[in-house]
Amino acid sequence: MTSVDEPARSNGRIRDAARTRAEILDVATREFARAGYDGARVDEIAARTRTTKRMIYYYFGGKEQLFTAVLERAYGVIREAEQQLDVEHLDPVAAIRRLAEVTFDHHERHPDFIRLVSIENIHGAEHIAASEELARIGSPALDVIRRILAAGQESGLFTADVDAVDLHAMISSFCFFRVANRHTFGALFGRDLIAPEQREHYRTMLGDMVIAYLTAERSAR
Amino acid sequence: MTSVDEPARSNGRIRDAARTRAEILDVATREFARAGYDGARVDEIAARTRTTKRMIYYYFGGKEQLFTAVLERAYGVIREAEQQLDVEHLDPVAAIRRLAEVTFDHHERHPDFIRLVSIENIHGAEHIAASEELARIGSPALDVIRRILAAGQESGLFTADVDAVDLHAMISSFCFFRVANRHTFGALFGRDLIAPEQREHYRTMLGDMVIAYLTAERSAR
DNA sequence: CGGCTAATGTACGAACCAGTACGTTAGTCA
DNA sequence: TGACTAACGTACTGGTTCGTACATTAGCCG
Repeated sequence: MTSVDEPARSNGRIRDAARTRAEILDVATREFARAGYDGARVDEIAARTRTTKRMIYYYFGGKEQLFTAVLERAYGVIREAEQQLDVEHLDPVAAIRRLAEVTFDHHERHPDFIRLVSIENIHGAEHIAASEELARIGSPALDVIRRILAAGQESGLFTADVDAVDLHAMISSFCFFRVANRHTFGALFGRDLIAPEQREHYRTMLGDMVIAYLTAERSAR
Repeated sequence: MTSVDEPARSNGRIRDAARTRAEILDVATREFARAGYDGARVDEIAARTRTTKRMIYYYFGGKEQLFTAVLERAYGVIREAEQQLDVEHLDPVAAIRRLAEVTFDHHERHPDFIRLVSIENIHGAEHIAASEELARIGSPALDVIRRILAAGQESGLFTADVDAVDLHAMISSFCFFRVANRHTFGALFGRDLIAPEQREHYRTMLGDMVIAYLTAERSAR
């Protein structure tokens, strides 16, 4: 019980600033996503780390800053994914559909990120505002959308009056809602929006919706 | 300081169970929506009421049950609004557009409700699950959608393979996202989705999107 | 009109929780 | 190799926060 557990290390202590920091961020991401900002416990995060609470304050300064750091990393991940977007060799219709699918997949694969964004919205995006990094950078996907839209509009495939930010909002809405509101929607309507057997259905539905919107002749109201 | 403030009442105390209960619910709704479940303070709710914390526990039992009661009332409001939906005299296209607009308006007018739903999702919809009332009742809007869809599909106006729950999800996604993610979206993309001058734009966009989806011939993927 | 109960108020406790004071050690570099 | 600092651990505190024990009163009903 005293020193029988750890294999080789002198006293269980290893120094690795980068690893410790990263581990705290990992655990904090899960804990904040699990319980919300106020529901998350600094002690709980510390307990799930191989280090102590002291280190959280040593590296991040406090709970608020820790949450901001968690957000920064989470947004960093999605930005990276968007940078690897390679759809501009496709025709505009296929490109938009592919973009929608990639967004769909990313939301599905990162429910913790969705929860963090929900939480941040509850708090009025104050942590994003407090972060130079997050306030600075935009979304690589936006540029891609902008170019595809321009191509599609020029060729007459798409209706003219659509804006990249709006289209991004439209696509994100559906993807976000499906993950974020999974629980209440399931409880109230008896349908699990994340059920694997429905996945392809909703993925297609999103693509159909976006393409229909972009290619429809705006008829009479 | 001792008894100089209140005008007529014997000792400032008036007994009105219904009013007290309702007042607690009102204040609690705002406080929960403001700060989230764990961020909300029972003492703060009590302080903003004309009664004391003791009454919260007297009427509701605890913080959890209070939140559940808040949710029940919030969902009750939207259910009522949906019951007054009168669109079935319109042709299917106009009816769906009208339905989308009503949903849009309701979301915009009740940001607190949206926040409560976000919060409830963070907590896995456990309060809805714990509420017989909420688990029982569905959505009046769903029946309306079902009937409009059937009419539209029968007349050949709408493509056949659309389900009422899915369409409801589609419409809600957009309306919900716009309100719920207003802050992060604004911070990251510099566009306020709730800005009054954009309101008509997004309202039309939603209608166009839904109608385009319902009336498009599903072309090749 | 007296008593009974629903409704209300006060004061307090115990647990919890973010943050810190202070002490220790590992690794590096002169 | 010794000393210096970055990295780490322990133990504690002060304030907060949910919840409750206990006391009180308003209003109704018989």
